[in-house]
Amino acid sequence: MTEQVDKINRQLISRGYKLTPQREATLRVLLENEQDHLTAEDVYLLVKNTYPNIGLATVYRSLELLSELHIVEKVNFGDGGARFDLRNEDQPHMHHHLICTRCGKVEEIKDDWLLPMEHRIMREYGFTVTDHRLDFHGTCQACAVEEKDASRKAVS
Amino acid sequence: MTEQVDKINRQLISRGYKLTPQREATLRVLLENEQDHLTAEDVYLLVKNTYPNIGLATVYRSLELLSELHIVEKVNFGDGGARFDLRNEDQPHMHHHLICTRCGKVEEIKDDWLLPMEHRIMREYGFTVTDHRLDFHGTCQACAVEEKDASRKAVS
DNA sequence: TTCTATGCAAACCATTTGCAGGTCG
DNA sequence: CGACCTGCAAATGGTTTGCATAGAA
Repeated sequence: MTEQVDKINRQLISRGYKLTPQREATLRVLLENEQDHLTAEDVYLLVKNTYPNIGLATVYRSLELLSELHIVEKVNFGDGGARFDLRNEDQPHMHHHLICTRCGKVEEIKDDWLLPMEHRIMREYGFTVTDHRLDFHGTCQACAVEEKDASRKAVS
Repeated sequence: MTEQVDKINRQLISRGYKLTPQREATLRVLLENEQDHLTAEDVYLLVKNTYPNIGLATVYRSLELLSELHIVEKVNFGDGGARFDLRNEDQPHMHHHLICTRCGKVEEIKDDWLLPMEHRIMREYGFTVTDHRLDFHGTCQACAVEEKDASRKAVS
């Protein structure tokens, strides 16, 4: 993980920014919670564990900086606050999400299924795609089971 | 267009709601601007032309009601305010968007290319998809031309 | 010193809510 | 009357900004 921090540090420097302790703490929280989709508030509370004096505004500023450098991706599931996903550099595009509308859990799909579609968009619309986002809404497996249980109970 | 209003009126009634003048005015604005992706504020200002006394809160409440009935779709492009798209009933799923990051224009794609993907998600993840959203970010044809012009000028 | 970054509090802005009146059946 | 609906104003909640200070080059 520290290699990743080093690497990002170099990215920051090459763009004229510094990896301050606050920025590093924020970054480490993101690295340690790569699977989750944290809100700014979540990140703030977690960073406070290792850096209690940090201000919420600084977390926002750090997250925005990391977004600019395409190190994290700011995503919006429509439920109030924005969330921040670490970007995986060996994946040129954002990963996709399965969002359960019942329990709110967000699962990730790592495959990138959309390249053929992007070529088609270029051909048919003359639109050069640089990025995309794809979210599916529905019911996750666990919730499907629970719903079946609930309806069975309702009948009996 | 009035047939559409009638139809939606019936949908409202069947769910126990009324098509009040305010709701109708809001709905008509959406029908008249089907191609645009209006924010709540946009809708508010347009409705005010035909119904000057309407309050912003009422517009929000009407839009929320229409969202619940799946007559309009609330979408969030990540630029501050939510936008509202009329849903096309012969399309079971949301249409897709091409969002130009240079001029901000939003184009629509009417095709639904994702059904095979949804079947695969069911098989591989046990996730029941009820809806999806797919947005592509990039440069539209017009902007691509302008950028080429700009770079040519820079060279000469 | 000079420029950047930080913490705090205040400001902002889209959206929601409380409430007192209004409408319709 | 009773249930729903509206307009207004106030509250809310996530995010941004102003500003004085602190730190690094």
